[in-house]
Amino acid sequence: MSQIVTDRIDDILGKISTITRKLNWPDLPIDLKPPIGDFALICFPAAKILKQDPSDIATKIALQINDIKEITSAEPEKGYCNVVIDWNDITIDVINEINDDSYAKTKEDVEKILIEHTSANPTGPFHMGRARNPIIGDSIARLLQYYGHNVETEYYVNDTGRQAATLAFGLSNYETKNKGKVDHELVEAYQKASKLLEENENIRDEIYRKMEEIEGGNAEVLKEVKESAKKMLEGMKVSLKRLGAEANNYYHESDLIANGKVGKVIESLKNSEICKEENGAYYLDLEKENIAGRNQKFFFTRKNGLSLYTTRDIAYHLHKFQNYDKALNVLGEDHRLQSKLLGIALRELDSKEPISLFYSFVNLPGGKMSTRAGRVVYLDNVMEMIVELAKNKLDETDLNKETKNKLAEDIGIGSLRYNILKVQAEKGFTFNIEDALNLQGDSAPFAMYSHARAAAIIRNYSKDIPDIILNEKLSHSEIRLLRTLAKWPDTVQRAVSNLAIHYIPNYTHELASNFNQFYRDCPVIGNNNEQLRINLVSSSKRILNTSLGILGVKAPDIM
RNA sequence: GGGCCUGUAGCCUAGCCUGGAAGGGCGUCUGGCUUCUAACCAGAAGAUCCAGGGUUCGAAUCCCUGCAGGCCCGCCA
Repeated sequence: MSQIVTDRIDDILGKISTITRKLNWPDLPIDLKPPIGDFALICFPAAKILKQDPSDIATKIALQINDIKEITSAEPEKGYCNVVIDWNDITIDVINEINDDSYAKTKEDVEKILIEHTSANPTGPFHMGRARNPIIGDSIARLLQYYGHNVETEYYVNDTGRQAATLAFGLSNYETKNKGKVDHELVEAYQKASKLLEENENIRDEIYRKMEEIEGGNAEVLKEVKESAKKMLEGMKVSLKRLGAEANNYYHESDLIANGKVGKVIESLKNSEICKEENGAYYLDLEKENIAGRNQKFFFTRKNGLSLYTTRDIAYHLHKFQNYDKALNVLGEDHRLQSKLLGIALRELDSKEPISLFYSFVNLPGGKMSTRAGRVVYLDNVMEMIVELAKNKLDETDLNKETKNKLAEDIGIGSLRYNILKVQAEKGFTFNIEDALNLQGDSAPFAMYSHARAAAIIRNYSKDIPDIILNEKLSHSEIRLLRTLAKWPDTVQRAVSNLAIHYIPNYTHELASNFNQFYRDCPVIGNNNEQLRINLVSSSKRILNTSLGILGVKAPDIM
């Protein structure tokens, strides 16, 4: 909530408290999110203590507080008393607060945060199932950055292990047909190698030998797998760039082996009091950690002494904490257990632990997405479709072709991101293409359109935004809009502390919706209250632009 | 079998942490462009908040027991 509004409500509550005390009543709890007004006094507990009807209490308290001058109205309703504060005398201060650069920003110390997101295996083009990761990760990064932290994003490139060996083998042995986009082309070689890995013993041996050489630290093979991954990644990065979700850094897993960090981790873990050995393989005994069943033995080497994926992950996180205060990982729900074990191992090494944000997988209407069953939707195809659709809608306008293409891109990609971000991450998500292609209602274009309308008013006004003068009392629509604008810091704060990005699109839709109602009810230019209204337009545009920015959605001035 | 996540109108979803009057959107029906952009706005219909029990003046929200769906349980990554 805006500080000015919060302070004002506190003042009023203080006065109400004085009144209830004089009546010898208990304090009335409040509801800050009432269906009507700014807050509601809840009369049920008092009713019980005073042995009176709650609606009588509500009526009495309404009468008592109605002449508090900071209140516009206090209306009893059932066992509630709905209070509307007087916005007229705080409006100027509230708008000035909103326009200040520090609005909604953190008041605490700035932290250096590394957000790892996406980190998909570089074995082929992104699926829709994985698309939730870069979009959420990127928007969380934008959110924390906006809030005031020092944020960088990183993609952990999985270029060791079986899949990396398979990819490298495929790329050096099979020709592929040029498909324009390199990841769509190279995936053929990977798929072919993958298939032969299962069917052909000689090839399987060869790939497994490569895998051992990787883990054993063979410089030449490490270079080969890294290069193969990079080639595939080149195509994948194009998709991320189009999505607006490219990471700042790419960290290759193979480097952790090459630079000896993995070896050091193994040595340190062996010194742990809970380290045990079985047939030459080492593990941490997690008996005391309340971990069920087989996972009590958390292996970090194989019996040949070589590292496992988890070992390398530990080394990676130790490396992260050398440079950052906090590490945040955006992970699929399949990594939950893994992530817990990683935390335990890091604690064992006296290191900080990363914070994890998990999302559930994206399903298709008929069931889950599966490469094997051929039930796969590529991110690239979805982006193409949705942009094409936006383009068709723009055909009715008289914009020039270049503007139209740019707009269609912004609308299409924005819609895709918005659609994914508006759902709580833990919730399973069925990707319905029809739904994603519906560009109405609670969607990116809805908010973009409100923003463009605000821009149009400011364009037509064609003067600098003036100081606010309140010539007339505020109307209902103006108060509603102001009330929503005042809620922005609270929204940001909650989104940050819960790492819940979906609060942002929820808010954006509410703001856009309130702006549209204001647009209908309140002509700006030439109105008696023009100075106030143009300021409301300008502040709304500003916050819409900011919230869309966090979502990674562009906010054009014309559409 | 064990662990974690999810269950809210025909469909999608917010609210759950911190108990207080069930919000949106899609779809359906009705009305609104000579007025700063109708990708908009207004109105209508549509909800045993998975089920049962408990705590409470009050439960979608907290606790317990079930049920259904997802994910995980390798010296793979």
